[in-house]
Amino acid sequence: MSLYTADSLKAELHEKGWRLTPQREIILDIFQNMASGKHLSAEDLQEVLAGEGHNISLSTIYRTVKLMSRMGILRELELAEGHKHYEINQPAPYHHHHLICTRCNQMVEFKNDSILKIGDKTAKKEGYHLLDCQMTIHAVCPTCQRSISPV
Amino acid sequence: MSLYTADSLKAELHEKGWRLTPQREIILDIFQNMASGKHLSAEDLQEVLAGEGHNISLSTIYRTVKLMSRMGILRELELAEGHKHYEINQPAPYHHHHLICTRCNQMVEFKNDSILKIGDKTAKKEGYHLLDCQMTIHAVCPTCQRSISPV
DNA sequence: CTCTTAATGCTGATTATTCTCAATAAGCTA
DNA sequence: TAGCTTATTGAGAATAATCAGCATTAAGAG
Repeated sequence: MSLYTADSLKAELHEKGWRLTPQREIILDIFQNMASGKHLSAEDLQEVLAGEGHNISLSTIYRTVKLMSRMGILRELELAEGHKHYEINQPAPYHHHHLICTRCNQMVEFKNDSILKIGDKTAKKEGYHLLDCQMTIHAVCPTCQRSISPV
Repeated sequence: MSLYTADSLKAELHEKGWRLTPQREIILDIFQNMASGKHLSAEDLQEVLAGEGHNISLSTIYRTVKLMSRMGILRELELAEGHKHYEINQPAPYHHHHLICTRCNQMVEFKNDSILKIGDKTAKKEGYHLLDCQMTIHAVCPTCQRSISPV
């Protein structure tokens, strides 16, 4: 869980015999320059890329985003129904979590220092190499509590 | 996040004009009598049901499991790739979380009292009605760390 | 017992994600 | 710098989980 540059990404890829491609570099760049609190689905990402003049295939996007999640560079979020969202995985002072309304999918970010500590401690205790830890709260937002809810 | 009986489920359903069906009661029963640490996908659940002589359609299973998650009775887990798993949502002393290997999907359960407290506090602060809170740690297990990993 | 309407169970969509494979291009080596 | 190996890309087809539509059934209120 550290900040990546094209160079450190390259180094880590090369360690395993993989390559740094323009596509990977561009995608990393998008996530690094994205406002905190934003997160993109694969399709969102393709649109953003297109908007900056980069046409990268959906296949490559899915592959890259998965690769980077498994490297600990990105976080894979299960916010709304049906598809995953991705955001950069930032260390301590920026590290945050999500409170989500199960009815309208409205989302609130929150921070709590002890969560990352618990994650570190638990992973270490079991001998796991930590990539990311997420606390997700499922709840009903004030607005939806008031509505005559279809659950 | 409390323990449900057929009666309390019935009461809560009736509150909203819904019904307690045999299917719903049977499914609740399965989850309540399942060993801690187990969790089922929709298809797993159908198999278990079939094994006990109950033929419930996949449609109903998907609908029920979603309904109960939104009521806070079940927890929807994103453990392995591709499909969701469900388990009963238990209160404090049984409430637990998951540490998952992103390579082999091996999973370790862990408990930590402060997590539920953080969840309660955060939800309350934002005026949300808490249904469930999950901490999920993504990491690489000792075995996979040793293997010549394809990520 | 009757009546209203929520719930079930089929079957047929959807839709996110993965797979296949030929073409391309990183980056090592000489 | 050119050549070579093989990881990566892109396009489209394939897969699989989940959902939607609809006729049928059956909760539960009166």
